[in-house]
Amino acid sequence: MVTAWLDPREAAAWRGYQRVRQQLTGHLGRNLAAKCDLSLSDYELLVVLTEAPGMRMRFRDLGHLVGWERSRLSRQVARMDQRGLLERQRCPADGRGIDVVVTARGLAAIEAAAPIQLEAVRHCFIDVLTEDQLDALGQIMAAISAHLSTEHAEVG
Amino acid sequence: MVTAWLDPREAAAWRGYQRVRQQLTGHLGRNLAAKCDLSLSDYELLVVLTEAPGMRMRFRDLGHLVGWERSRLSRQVARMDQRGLLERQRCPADGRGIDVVVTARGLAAIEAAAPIQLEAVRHCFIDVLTEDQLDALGQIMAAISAHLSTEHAEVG
DNA sequence: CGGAGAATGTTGTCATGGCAACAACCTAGT
DNA sequence: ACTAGGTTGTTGCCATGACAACATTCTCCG
Repeated sequence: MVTAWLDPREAAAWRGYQRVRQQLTGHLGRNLAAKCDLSLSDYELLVVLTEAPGMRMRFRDLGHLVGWERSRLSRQVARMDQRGLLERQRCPADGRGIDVVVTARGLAAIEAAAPIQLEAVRHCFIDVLTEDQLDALGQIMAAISAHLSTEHAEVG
Repeated sequence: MVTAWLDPREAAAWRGYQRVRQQLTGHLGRNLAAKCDLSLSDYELLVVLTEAPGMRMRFRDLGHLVGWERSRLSRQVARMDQRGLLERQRCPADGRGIDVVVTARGLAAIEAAAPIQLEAVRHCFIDVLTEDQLDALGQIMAAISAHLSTEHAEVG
């Protein structure tokens, strides 16, 4: 039999996680696209960049921070550049480098989107859980993430 | 300020969830692709189908079960058909319908992949958590999922 | 200085996924 | 039987994402 590989406790956690991942990504993505004309990727980049000093960051550092493939980031940045949400500037200190900078339009977009996304995250994630559950979830996610990072470091 | 919208407890849970989602999907997908030449989508469809009576299911029901867009499922099934992992047969009872059936090759693929995927899921998810954490996670995911389903039902 | 090798960002190519339009088919009400 | 409307699966079109090859630039060691 292919199926009976996890006991009920384990299956509830794993299949539950998978279901939530799918539903939540879809819901948040559709919501943000409809109300703000931003994808979740657009949003993530804008959040990270607006948190950076000067709302600017080197392409490479941005990539490390969000953990994406270089090509993915390159194309995402190119699209957002074309849409006027951010700009690419040659890095003075390194001829290979690119500085990615949030534009006024990008700032306006994230300022409009943030409360909407926040509301959605609260509504369908945070507010559904008790404080104890939030604590537990934080610890659980930290444990898994730490393990995965170790994993990756071993391979690299 | 765009950032300070979640208190530390909430931020730990939410950002932790996002980080895990990204790392885990990447890790499991790469692992399965490298060792079994299957994508996570391939795997999911094969699991669901091999669990069905006769290892066959109507396209529509399969879609409802996995919760994908029709077009996504259509293309996924077409690709897997071309690779010989499953077959599409006209549905006798309904001229519009398509029965999706696992082939011998598909069965072999899932039987080879299941222990590998199981090992990976255990290694980087299940085994990192205590029994209490597994219980808590199951309840947390059930709560979120239930809420999202209600959400969706209201809209539809 | 000079060249080997690493780092950085882009691009070609292909797989994947969402949305809407479509064609074929079924179901109901008449 | 007949037609209006719903269902079902496919496809066109575009956005997104992975992997590898590439051009440019830097770093380091002689």
